[in-house]
Amino acid sequence: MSTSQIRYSSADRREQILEVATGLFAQQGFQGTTTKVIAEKSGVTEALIFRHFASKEELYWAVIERKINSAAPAERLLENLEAGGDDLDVLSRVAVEVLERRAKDQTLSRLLLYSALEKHELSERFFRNYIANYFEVLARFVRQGIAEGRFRDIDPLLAARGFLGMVIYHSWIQELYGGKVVQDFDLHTVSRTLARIWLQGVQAENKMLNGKPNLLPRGKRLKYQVK
Amino acid sequence: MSTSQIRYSSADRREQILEVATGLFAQQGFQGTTTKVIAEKSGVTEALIFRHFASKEELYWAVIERKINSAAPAERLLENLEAGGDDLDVLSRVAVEVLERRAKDQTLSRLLLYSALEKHELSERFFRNYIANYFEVLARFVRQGIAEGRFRDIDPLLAARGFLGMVIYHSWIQELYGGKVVQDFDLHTVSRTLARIWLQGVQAENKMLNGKPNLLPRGKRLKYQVK
DNA sequence: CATATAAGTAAGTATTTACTTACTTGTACC
DNA sequence: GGTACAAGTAAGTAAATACTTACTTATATG
Repeated sequence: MSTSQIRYSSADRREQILEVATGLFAQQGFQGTTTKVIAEKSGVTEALIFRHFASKEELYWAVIERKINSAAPAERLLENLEAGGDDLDVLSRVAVEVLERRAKDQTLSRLLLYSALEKHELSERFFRNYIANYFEVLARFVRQGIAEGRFRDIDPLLAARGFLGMVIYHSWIQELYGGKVVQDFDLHTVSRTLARIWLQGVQAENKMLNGKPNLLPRGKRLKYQVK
Repeated sequence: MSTSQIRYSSADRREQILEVATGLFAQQGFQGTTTKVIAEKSGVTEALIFRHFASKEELYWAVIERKINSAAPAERLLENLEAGGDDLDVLSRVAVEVLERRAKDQTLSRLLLYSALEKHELSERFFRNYIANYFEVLARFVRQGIAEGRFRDIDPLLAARGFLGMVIYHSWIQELYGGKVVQDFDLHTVSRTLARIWLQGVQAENKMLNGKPNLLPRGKRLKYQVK
């Protein structure tokens, strides 16, 4: 009995290989992933993989490229930042989004970490196109808060990195050691708590005299700029 | 001419191999490091390496074990936390110490990251013996602050993770992308800024009414305990 | 100074690795 | 329904990999 093989179009097969390779590279890194395993999991021979990608390295590039493009860009954070509500709500939403995104799909952050550790050249682009934008977007938010007098005079980039640091580090700990070695926290509790710490930490002193800080409406941008 | 070879004692050679292997594993990970390169950099043949360590995996274990033991334990942080001074100084010192330690020797954090990414079994012990203690020590500090009424009612572990998150994430960014893609900050500026954000962020509201928060003396422990 | 012992090596082996070559087979189109 | 072309494969190859075996040489000690 001759079972007739179904054939993928070139584009579909390429996509499928990329999908499989993405999972493997994310899990085991570049060095830890063999073309043989990629082929097996894709249900094809290695030869076909090298028909689609000139080398393992090129496949790796393609995986990362695709992941960057498919990842929600920093602009979605911006939407949260500009959607309004009080600062605490806004920042909590940002934290929730970052944590949720990472919980849903670990591959992006794992790819990023691996590439940063093992492949400098690749990871720099990765960083520039991905993380750096997050810093920028949040730093803009801080800069505006300072201009509006809600936040104290503080280095915006450093403050932004501080907030994302709390959130991202938390998600890494959860991702790398979660479940067993480490106490699990509710996602919304974490977001609220971290957002509150950071927000109260950057607020101008006069904003903190009342019990409920920062229920003042936002969005009225001042015309002057803080250095 | 017969150049007589100098011989190491077994213990010395073992130590030297471990030192070389530590650097390589930290730089390239387990999969990315070959026993051949370890041997070459150690100035011996591969055979000798397998005389000292039954397998590459066992060598890796030994490297990690050694690194854990040589690393300054969390107790040194504790010293800072108990040394006195106002909270801002204390926390800045903690941040400085973490950042300095990491800047001086990247191998520990890289080994830790790699092992977390590629080797679950190993990394859990690594985590438990190393990072978890830091969380604990700092959480204790927070718990005490709450008990003394200096800090608001907040989850101590989460708050602790938040602070270390800011600091450690910053040092990772610096380590992984530092110099080129990312803006460099002065170590003391970073420490002060992050410490101030976090401290102000966890302080009880009545502590923040005056311009210079938290110059109150510490150390008078209250007898009651917060849940 | 002889020799036991431990440090060290040369030259392997079997397996795995990324990648290739020469071939086969499904399918769209005239 | 034949054929051109693209999808796909079987069976390699050379180099690298972790690890071994059988041997050599330095050195402390009686």
